[in-house]
Amino acid sequence: MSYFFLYLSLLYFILGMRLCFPASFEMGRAPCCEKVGLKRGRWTAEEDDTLIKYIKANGEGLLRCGKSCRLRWINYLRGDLKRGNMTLEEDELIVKLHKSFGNRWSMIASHLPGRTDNEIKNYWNSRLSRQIYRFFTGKTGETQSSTDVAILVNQKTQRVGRVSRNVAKKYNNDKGFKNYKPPDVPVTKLSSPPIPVNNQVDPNIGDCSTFVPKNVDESPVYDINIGVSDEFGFSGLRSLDDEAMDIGYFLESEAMDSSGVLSIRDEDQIEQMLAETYAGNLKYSERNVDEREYDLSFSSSKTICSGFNDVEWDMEVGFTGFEPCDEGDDMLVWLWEDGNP
DNA sequence: AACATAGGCAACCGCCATTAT
DNA sequence: TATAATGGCGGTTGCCTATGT
Repeated sequence: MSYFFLYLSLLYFILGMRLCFPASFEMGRAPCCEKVGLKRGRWTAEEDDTLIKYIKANGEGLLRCGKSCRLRWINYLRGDLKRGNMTLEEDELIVKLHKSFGNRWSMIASHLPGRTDNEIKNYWNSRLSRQIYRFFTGKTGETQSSTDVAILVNQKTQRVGRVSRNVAKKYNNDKGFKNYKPPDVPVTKLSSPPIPVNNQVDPNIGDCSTFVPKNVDESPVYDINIGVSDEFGFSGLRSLDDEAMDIGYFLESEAMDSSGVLSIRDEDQIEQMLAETYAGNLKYSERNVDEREYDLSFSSSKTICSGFNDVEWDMEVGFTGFEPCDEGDDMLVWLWEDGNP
């Protein structure tokens, strides 16, 4: 038997065993097995016997650990993988996703069917980052769009003007071009959001109604949810308490400071800023299912300079409180239009 | 033509999260 | 509750090829 078939034999043995007896290989987490209804837990004598017979019949195979086999399968042998060069659309999408996600390769890969995180990571590190470095260190000094970058990457002029790994790496980090200095473009200043004080909205908010929750016998507890959508088509809500949601990446790179100016901030800074802004009126808590929910929200849509390209952000900050109020109460929503106040 | 170096890519490393025991 | 085993994933390395000088 050739080495190749010996290898495949072991691989399929391992995969087969995993399908039959997943728990044996996963003392740790095994969510995928749960999803497909496979067995977990202690091995039975019959299962042990089956395994022993299989080993005796097929041998222990290659001297590869399970982790190595898994990697080989995930990145190369899996049947649903795309082959060949990245398309222009994929290039563009990777650039855009990296702008939003940073180096979260698995997250980026989840948006590109048939491409693995490793493939995208290699592609980025070996090609895109260098190309973008050249792009941004060009002589024009003009703000370019990610589409332009993708087109540039696809021009396949790889060997023109070398950029070493280390040089390109300086401009590539988990925030995306942290060291890149954007052109000196004025940043749009946004007006401050409505501030609930003593359960009332700031009266300076134009013609918005005053919000007075009913039946509140103590200070309401607010959760902060921030929803963002942009030109890339991403949108959604995110609670600052919920680290699991994917939407947080927006706020890890862009946020509004206390004076209403959009600037680079990390999540802790954002949370601190919001806590200061709503000091005394804001507490974080878990949802109480025994109480009814009310929402306050405002939104703003502005075009800003993000440092990478021009992005129109729709930012919505919602305050969700819980109070024992009557059925049918109106949910009050303030839509914060451009120029208002 | 020879050498040095960048490019491309697969695989490994190490840390962290998760879960069974 | 502590520990061990394992998966997930980003960072990095190593090796071969391609290209520039």
